Amino acid sequence: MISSIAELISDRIGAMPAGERRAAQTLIANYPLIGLKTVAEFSAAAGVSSPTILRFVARLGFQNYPEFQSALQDELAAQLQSPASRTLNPASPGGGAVSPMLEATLENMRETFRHLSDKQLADIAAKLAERRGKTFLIGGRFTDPLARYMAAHLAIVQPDVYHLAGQESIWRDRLIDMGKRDVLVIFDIRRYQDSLVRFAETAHQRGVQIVLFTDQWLSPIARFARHVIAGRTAVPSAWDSSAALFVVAETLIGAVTRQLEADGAKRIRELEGLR
Amino acid sequence: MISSIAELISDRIGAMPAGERRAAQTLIANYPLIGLKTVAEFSAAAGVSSPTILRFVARLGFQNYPEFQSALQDELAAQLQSPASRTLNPASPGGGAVSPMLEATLENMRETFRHLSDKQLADIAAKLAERRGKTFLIGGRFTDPLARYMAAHLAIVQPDVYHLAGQESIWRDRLIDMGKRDVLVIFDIRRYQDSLVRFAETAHQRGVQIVLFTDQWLSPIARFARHVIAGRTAVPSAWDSSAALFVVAETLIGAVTRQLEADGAKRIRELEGLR
DNA sequence: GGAGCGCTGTATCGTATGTTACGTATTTTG
DNA sequence: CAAAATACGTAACATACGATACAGCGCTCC
Repeated sequence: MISSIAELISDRIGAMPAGERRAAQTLIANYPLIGLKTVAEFSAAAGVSSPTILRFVARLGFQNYPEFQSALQDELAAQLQSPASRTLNPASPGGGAVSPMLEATLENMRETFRHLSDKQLADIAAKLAERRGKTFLIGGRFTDPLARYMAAHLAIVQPDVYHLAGQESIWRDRLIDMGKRDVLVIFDIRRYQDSLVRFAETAHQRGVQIVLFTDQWLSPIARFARHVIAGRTAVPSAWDSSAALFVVAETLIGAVTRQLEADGAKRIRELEGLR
Repeated sequence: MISSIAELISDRIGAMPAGERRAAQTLIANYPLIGLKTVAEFSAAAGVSSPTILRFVARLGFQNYPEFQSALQDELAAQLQSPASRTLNPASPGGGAVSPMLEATLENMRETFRHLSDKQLADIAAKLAERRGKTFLIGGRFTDPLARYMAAHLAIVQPDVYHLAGQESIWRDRLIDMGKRDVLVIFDIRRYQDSLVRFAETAHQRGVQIVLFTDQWLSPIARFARHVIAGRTAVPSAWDSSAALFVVAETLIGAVTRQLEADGAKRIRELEGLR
């Protein structure tokens, strides 16, 4: 049973030629408002010509464009009258594994932040924003991309940010550059990697301040860490989810950027100039 | 301060003549949809003539009817995109910047998945699980870590998964390995990178199927993409958020893994043995 | 009760919008 | 590799929509 136009589209999008598919995609991306505008505006937004839009609505089974718009309006009217039904997904019947996955992820995030006080985050942000020393980031097998993501942003708002990549021997050699004033951000979730634990221990002995992103069971690195962020990772999937940690990382990136705004703005302008 | 048109109306309805007041009342009663229809329909619903409707919108301060409709649409767009912000009280007062950030991120995810049908995800997962060709992944300046993250997982459950890294010239050379049966997963959000667009175009010409992760404004690559995932990226921060795309990526990873479970399980055991 | 003013609807006009026909480019098929 | 079929855009077309001029009606205030 197809109840909404959005469903209708995703049902038939596979059988559409390229141009009409672009129309479909832009409509889904800005659903449903772009469809209430004129054909010209719709076509411009999709980057195709007007006739393509008309062929697109014709393929959906509408006689003409106004009829298509009326259908969208009716749908909108139904939504607006029962706002509650809108937040929920129209119930995947055959048990698509999407909703449970999303729900679990959202719950993980709420739970993660519930155990994370504003003050903790502010402290960590302040530490990362400190310009006295260098910042190193490193991650495990699956979490290294998170370290990269954070490094890519932090490196823009402040100098001396380094992501440690490649073989273990390479980053172990970088230990020589690390000292008391430096910060090491480590991502490590199950199954915890011995190499990272050893690395953290040595860094700790050199007086490096460690910020650890881990799961709720805490990597052994927590033992050496100055700050520990414990994110929920359990989802109905074969894999653990790093999404909660990702959001914490983004939150910290935002907080650090705000703190460095004065200096950072100048720096960002300089970088823009360099491109 | 008057923010919505509904407020504007109730503010001035007292100073209106009878006919226009009827127009105002029917608009409020069927807000805002009747205002998106034609003047003729609006006038019929209100039981007045067309010019009365036009005088009504003129009195509200609009130059013409289309301008009035655009205002209604903008208002609707704002509502649809942040249903939470309207129902929730505007701000937690003592407000560390944490909770707005989290709220926005959660909302982004709900919104992203609302525009993403189970079928679409299933289609993409099926495509990624196909073993006929190779899978390549690449990302932009800030999104490349997402490509890495996805690649790290996919590479475990199936062979021939390659993350394209390093300099442009390097991955451009890899184009020679790509053909019709292959899939290219691209992450590209604002500001869209020319190098990626060029790369996508060439790959597309070679018949490679492109799966695009982008933001709601759609990277120009959408033009060449077989599948487009449009994630919401706006958060109260200096940076855009890739969290919603990250969650979609995790969902897909889970779905692909499930599909390959039979083969995949064996493969994973083999890999475990190799460590 | 009459004159003036304001509100409203009818009828007409210009235009922006949706529609269609046709030629070209691209893809698919034998 | 050729030929057919499909898809896409340009440009001309027709319609329906919003805008406007004008006349009729009711109301208010002298």
